[in-house]
Amino acid sequence: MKRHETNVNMISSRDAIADTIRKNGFRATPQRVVIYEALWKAGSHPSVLEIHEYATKTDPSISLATVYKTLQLFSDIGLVREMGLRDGSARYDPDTEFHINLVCNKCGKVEDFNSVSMDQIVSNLDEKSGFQVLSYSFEVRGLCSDCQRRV
Amino acid sequence: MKRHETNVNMISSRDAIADTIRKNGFRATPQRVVIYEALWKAGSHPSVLEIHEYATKTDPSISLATVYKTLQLFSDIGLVREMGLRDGSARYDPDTEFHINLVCNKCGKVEDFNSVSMDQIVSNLDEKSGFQVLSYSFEVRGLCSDCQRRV
DNA sequence: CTGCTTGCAAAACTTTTGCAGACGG
DNA sequence: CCGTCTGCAAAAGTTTTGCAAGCAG
Repeated sequence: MKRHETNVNMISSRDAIADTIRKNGFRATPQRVVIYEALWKAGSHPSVLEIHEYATKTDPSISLATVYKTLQLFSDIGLVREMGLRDGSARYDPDTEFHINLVCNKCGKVEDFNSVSMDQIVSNLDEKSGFQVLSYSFEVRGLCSDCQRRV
Repeated sequence: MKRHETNVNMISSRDAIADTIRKNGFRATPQRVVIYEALWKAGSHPSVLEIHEYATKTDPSISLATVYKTLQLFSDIGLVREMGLRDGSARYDPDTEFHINLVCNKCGKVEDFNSVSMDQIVSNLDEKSGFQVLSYSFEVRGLCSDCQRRV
């Protein structure tokens, strides 16, 4: 799947990325722009280390701590989705459009599965994806009512 | 919500828990039974430490390593759902029935939200839960086709 | 200029592992 | 009894933090 080239959710110009960050009330530093780009380049559902690896290809001086801080910021403003894990480390999905993640309990691999209607999804998931379903849930990220008040 | 008393998915007798573990080809040790019970007692979406804390109330000698190993096993056989995180540690949901987790990006709190129809869910989530949605996805756990073959 | 951000290095956590002994089936 | 499972302690990772210097607005 060529997510990197076709995804409507991806912000492609550096200016647009900078604008989005500023629009949320934060400074648009070159590091943040580079890390956003690295998110898409680092393959699907990359780990922090993988994102850092790609970010340093553009700017070798970017530190791992900055990547951590930036991903937290991006997650807070909904620019990226922090995902469940299997291997003790967080994974990030820059695709915040609705889609289904198929997470393998054994190897931790995450596959994307897209389908048009909700009915298709719920009924015959197994047959369509070749994935043996053990459990599933619909995860919604955002701000709980308490935290909305505390802003 | 009284999940602990009413959930249809909960295995309540010690024998039934032991049977389920054996049915999956593993040994039903007292530690495993205690850890399963602790999962439900430790509040909603407990962390490993919280589960360990409750497990040791029944058997003080249970080690943290055993809790880690057992949760991994339970997750492999679909007895529990390993969840995304916010604070650098995994959380576990023993409720494997379909339900929606509302995860707050700021405080990490996880709320359960139950609704009858899929349509209700997708359309007006915000109004019904008071939760400000930033992103969402439907996560399915299980075994990918590669890992099914490797068994 | 001001104070948000960065890089560095250390600290704090979380999770995994190796191994000898225990015990479930 | 055999081989899985446990507890312990150490090792390996991952994430967070404090601080001085840098730079966005």
